[in-house]
Amino acid sequence: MPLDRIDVKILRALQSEGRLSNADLAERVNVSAATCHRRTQRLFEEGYVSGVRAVIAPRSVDLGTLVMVGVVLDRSTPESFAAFESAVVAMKEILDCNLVAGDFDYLLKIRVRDMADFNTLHGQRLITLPGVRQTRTFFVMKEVKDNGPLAF
Amino acid sequence: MPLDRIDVKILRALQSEGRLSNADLAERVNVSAATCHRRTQRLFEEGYVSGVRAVIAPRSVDLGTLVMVGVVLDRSTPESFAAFESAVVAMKEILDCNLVAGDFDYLLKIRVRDMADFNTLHGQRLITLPGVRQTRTFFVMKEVKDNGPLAF
DNA sequence: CCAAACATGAAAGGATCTTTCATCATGCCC
DNA sequence: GGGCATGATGAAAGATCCTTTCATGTTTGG
Repeated sequence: MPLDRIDVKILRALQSEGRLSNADLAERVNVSAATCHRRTQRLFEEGYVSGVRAVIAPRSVDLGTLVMVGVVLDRSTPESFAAFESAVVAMKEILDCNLVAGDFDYLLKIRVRDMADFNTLHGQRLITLPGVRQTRTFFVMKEVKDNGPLAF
Repeated sequence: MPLDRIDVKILRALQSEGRLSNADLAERVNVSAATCHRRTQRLFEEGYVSGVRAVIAPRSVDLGTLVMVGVVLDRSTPESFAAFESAVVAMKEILDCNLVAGDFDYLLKIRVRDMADFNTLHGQRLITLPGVRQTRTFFVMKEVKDNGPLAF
């Protein structure tokens, strides 16, 4: 059930190159293709790997502007949080949404085409989300690191 | 040079299932395997897809605690920012780092095992980063959405 | 010490990849 | 319009890869 040294090597390899062929992966990890295949299959089935995703260059699909938004809700009731969260899940522009402890209730990470797009989004759909009292916007001027790999 | 309907379908498919075989992908997109292969290769070579990554369940590798941190620097000089940024890039626990406009200079997204781990990290390595004047920590209590797919 | 349970690598048939090639569509210049 | 160049397409085929089977080796627990 726990991860041994080979499992960890497979996970690390697939985290950086998710489309590695089983043959290449086996060679990198120094096991036979059959063993590598079984190991990898297990890692997927048991949920160590929740998926494999192509990373698409945001600018190439007209989503070059990144914005972080802190949100404070009106009331701190379970219903209020639930309503806000399900509305957030339905908004495709919101990439991350986390309930946090601190000055905000939620922190959002949003991708849009440009500032004009964000302005529309903010005015027409963000501040009208259920229970939103106030928002604070942080425009991202430079992406130093975006979605870095897990180090384990 | 621009993306046509088929390219977009390929990108969307690979974003949700990065390990799709070329044969399956071709079927989904309704082109021959040869064409699909060439299209996909082009999308990688021309940078529309910057990589493919396995998404590893954070808890399974003992990184179940997510923390957001706002950082304010001492001075706002280019040297100060550069020094901070290169130190950040070297820290594997920091998944995201963005230079923002607003109450903070930077917003960080950090993954660690638990709060005790974060406390050590914060006290010994975060506040000692070059030029850091103050930090504000937001512990994540619930991950509503994490690294959602780009919608295009 | 033995037996059961499990993990491993070689092997092989079946599926897939990747290139080649002939064909067809498109745009462009005369 | 005619002719030509450019580029995209699908079929085909050899090379590669996947995935299962099986015999062997290794660990576990009694």
